[in-house]
Amino acid sequence: MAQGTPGQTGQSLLFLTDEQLRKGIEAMFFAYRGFTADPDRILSDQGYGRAHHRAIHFIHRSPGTTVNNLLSVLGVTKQSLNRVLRTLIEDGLVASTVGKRDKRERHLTLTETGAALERALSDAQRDRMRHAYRAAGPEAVAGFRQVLEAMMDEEMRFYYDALKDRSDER
Amino acid sequence: MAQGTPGQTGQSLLFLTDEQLRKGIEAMFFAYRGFTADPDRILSDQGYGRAHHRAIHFIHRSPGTTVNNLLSVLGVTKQSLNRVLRTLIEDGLVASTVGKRDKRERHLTLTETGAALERALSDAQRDRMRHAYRAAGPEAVAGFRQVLEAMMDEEMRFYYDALKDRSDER
DNA sequence: CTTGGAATGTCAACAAGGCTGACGTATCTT
DNA sequence: AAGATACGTCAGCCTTGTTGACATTCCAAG
Repeated sequence: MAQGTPGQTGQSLLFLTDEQLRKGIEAMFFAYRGFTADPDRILSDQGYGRAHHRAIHFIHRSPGTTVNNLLSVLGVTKQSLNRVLRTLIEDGLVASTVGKRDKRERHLTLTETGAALERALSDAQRDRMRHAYRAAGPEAVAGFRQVLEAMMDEEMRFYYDALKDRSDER
Repeated sequence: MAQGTPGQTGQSLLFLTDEQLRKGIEAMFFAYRGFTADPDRILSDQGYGRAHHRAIHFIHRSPGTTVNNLLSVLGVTKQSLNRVLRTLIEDGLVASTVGKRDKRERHLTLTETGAALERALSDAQRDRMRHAYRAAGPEAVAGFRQVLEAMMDEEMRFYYDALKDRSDER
């Protein structure tokens, strides 16, 4: 497993040892646990799960989105999503309105109550993210994003890019 | 929401807008999907799931570990882990030996077959990680790790740090 | 030495949330 | 009129989380 000679970047090419990569893998594993921990707590108090969180998040992000759209972003089957969506609609967190142009479509939006839960969830998640960002500093954040973006499937990057972020504009 | 005066890093302190944080949240979401996609494919071919992967990974990392140890790292109930462990033992991927000093304990190690599957899984995952690392570059990788480490729960960082990583030693 | 509590691991049963397959209805498109 | 599309639903399965009950083993107090 010869690694060749060092490059000219000043950074060793050896930074890609199996050990290093393994460390990155575990970092993802443990960090993701932390990442979901706070919302999970809030949700389980209300009898919801992570699946509800995802639905709420993406409805909030794209108000008026259709069921089909949501399916693509979430990458689950309609039966799976429907179960979650049904409870959210029954509980009055999500409103489903028949499409104006295409009456087959249902447009999904958060109600006031739904928006309130969304805020609680994303506040908790943002607090942790903010804390991590502050601890690591702006340059680390840029690197963080670069690596994550490179780790996505092409298809997912499409949906990811759909979210506007002013910091990308310059 | 005044952000105070700019620091001396040359980076704006305003980098912590809700939008920026939200983008980071989605980056985690989509990247984690990619991160698990390859192993998931390999596993489902063999009738296993992500839980089996986690068990295999951490047994490989700490050969001879006990069930209790594994429970702490994985953060699931022993009953949940046991089911997974049982199938792995039945299928001859994991060996469970009664503790020598304390006969209540079971020490877990991978068999040859188990090690082979571990290799297949971590090869796939490392390939993606390596690709992401190469695309982003060494400095981005450092930032990536910093942010992820800051995002973990204290408790998890303890287990995370237990994994040796030579790149940390200098 | 015995005995009771703590630790370790196993078995059983249930729930959430994935999945596939089949089907019904309304609507749009050709 | 016919076929395609969007959505909902029923039924049934699997994985993986949960709690509760229980057996075994160890250890320390009496």
